[in-house]
Amino acid sequence: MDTSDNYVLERQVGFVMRRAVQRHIAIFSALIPEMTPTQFAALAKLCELGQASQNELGRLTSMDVATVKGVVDRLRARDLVTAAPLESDKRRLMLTPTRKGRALYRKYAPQAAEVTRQTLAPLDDEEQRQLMLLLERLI
Amino acid sequence: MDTSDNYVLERQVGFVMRRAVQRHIAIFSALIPEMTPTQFAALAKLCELGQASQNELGRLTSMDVATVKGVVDRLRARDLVTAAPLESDKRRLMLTPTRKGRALYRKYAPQAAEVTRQTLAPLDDEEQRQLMLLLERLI
DNA sequence: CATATTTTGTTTGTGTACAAATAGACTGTG
DNA sequence: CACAGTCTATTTGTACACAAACAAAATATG
Repeated sequence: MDTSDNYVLERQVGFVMRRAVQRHIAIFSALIPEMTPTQFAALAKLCELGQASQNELGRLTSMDVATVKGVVDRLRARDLVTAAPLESDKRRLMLTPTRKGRALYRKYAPQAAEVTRQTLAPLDDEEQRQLMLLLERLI
Repeated sequence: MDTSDNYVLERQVGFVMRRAVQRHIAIFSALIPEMTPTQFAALAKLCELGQASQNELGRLTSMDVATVKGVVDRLRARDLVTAAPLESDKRRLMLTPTRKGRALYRKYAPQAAEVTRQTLAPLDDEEQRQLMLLLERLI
């Protein structure tokens, strides 16, 4: 018997999670066509903090340095975020959401919560809690 | 009170799943540095089927047409897969794993199963089953 | 049979995601 | 003070992921 008989693609967590994420992103872009989940995550975290360096923002949203740069660049290009080197530490690029950025965040925060609801809709409340707890323990 | 107070990034499924996928991919590339999870999924499905059109392979691995083309192109470039238009339907590009592709699949299938084990390692057996069932119901 | 529709594949453009290399600014230690 | 090591940001290159537009081939329908 072949060792590869043990391997069934559909039973691998990676495959199942990838598909679940695909569905989630589809729901997100249907409800919030104006920006991507990643862009919204960055904007949301920045609005929550009021201000943060690009590096800090990346750590808090789990984006590596190159990714967060791209995301922030696009947010800046749309005037949702402003950036300026910090006087006291010229390495750091301080980011601040603009009025427009904060308005967009407030506008879509309820929609973003709705994305989570719709994504989890196939499960009842107790199952939703379980899934979130189990996923968090994978990290 | 602000409507955006209800929104906490860390409690959104999308964010948690994204982080779990990041960890999974890190484990995968540590155990199987020779190819990506996506490439392995395509190769595995093709080895399971023996043969498939590019379109069919895409559907079965949940990749859209543009993505599967890129993945297949890279597998072909490494001589893991061969491609030829089907005589009876010239639209379709039939794919077949090469001897080298099948050997690579057999070599890494146990490792790929191990990736799933390590990803789920923080959970006990019953929790692992639960998580998989809950995730599958999200799709 | 003719042509409208569908299917399959390709191309282009945008957006994550990460590794690795580079550069400039800071910090700690001798 | 000097300078080795660290931190922050940028750049480049590769790889998914998907939308949209296109072309060619097959199928359906009148």
